[in-house]
Amino acid sequence: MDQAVRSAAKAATADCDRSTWDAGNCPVRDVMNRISGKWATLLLEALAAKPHRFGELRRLVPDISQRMLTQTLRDLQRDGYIEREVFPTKPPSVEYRMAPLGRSLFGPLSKVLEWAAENHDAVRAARRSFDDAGLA
Amino acid sequence: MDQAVRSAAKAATADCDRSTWDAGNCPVRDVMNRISGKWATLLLEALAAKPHRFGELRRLVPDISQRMLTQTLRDLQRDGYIEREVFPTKPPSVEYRMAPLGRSLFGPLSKVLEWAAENHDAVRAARRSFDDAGLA
DNA sequence: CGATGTTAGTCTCAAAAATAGACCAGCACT
DNA sequence: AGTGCTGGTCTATTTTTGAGACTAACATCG
Repeated sequence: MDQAVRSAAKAATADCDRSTWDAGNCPVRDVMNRISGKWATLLLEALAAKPHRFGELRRLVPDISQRMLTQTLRDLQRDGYIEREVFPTKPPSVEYRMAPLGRSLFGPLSKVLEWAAENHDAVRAARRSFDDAGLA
Repeated sequence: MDQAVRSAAKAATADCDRSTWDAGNCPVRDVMNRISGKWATLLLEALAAKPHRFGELRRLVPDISQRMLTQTLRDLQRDGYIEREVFPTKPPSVEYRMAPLGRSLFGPLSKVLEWAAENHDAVRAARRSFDDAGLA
């Protein structure tokens, strides 16, 4: 287990040498900086289940502002994770759906999401014990 | 409690239950909001390879500010992902290392990092074609 | 007919967060 | 005595996020 993690770590960092870590040059940063926003994973999770319209997404994630929803969707579309289609209905509606690249990303990403759900209690316990230990 | 975690875990893979999508209540958000910062994954990646001292981490990630390095490390420590040990040497040095919880998280997380490295070109291509298509 | 609601946004301005850079204390070397 | 190293903290400035008003065409309700 430790072995697997170690080799994975090595693989992930293989073409990202520390001494030459350049912000514009590092794939990990370039990709992570987009999906690591506050809202991106939430929207990918919603769209992984099924396509949704703008208003549906807004209702699904109640505390996102329209501004951030628009912007995050556009960023995800720009990087090829999702697709946007406009239907010329009476009040024009827009549907967002997962693109192949997004679905491919969501494979590994969903594993992290599962980990989060499974280990939430452990994290909260660690947090509590850290806070109780005085150095809050 | 156990029930909450189980239903949340189910939600992570399938459709996330709306009623659990309250900011304070959703495990996915609670965990993701911490590891999805701009620096957290970078530091976890560095510490997954081997323990590092404060100054080493700063040199490893040249464009992080001291303030954000301090704060991100403290957040990571608070949530139980990393451990901090002070050595009372002449100029006191501090070593940061992966905690068991962090190593456990890094298993799935490293898969995403690998994905990022492998698909960086596809993302950049999508980005370029989006920008060229006018609506930059 | 006119008031209101729905669609997917954009625009503006205030609040929150990230950053740069100065500063601190203790010790070692010159 | 001056310089540099350690791991930070404090403050001021810039960047990001958020709350809320506004658009514009059509649909529904009274």
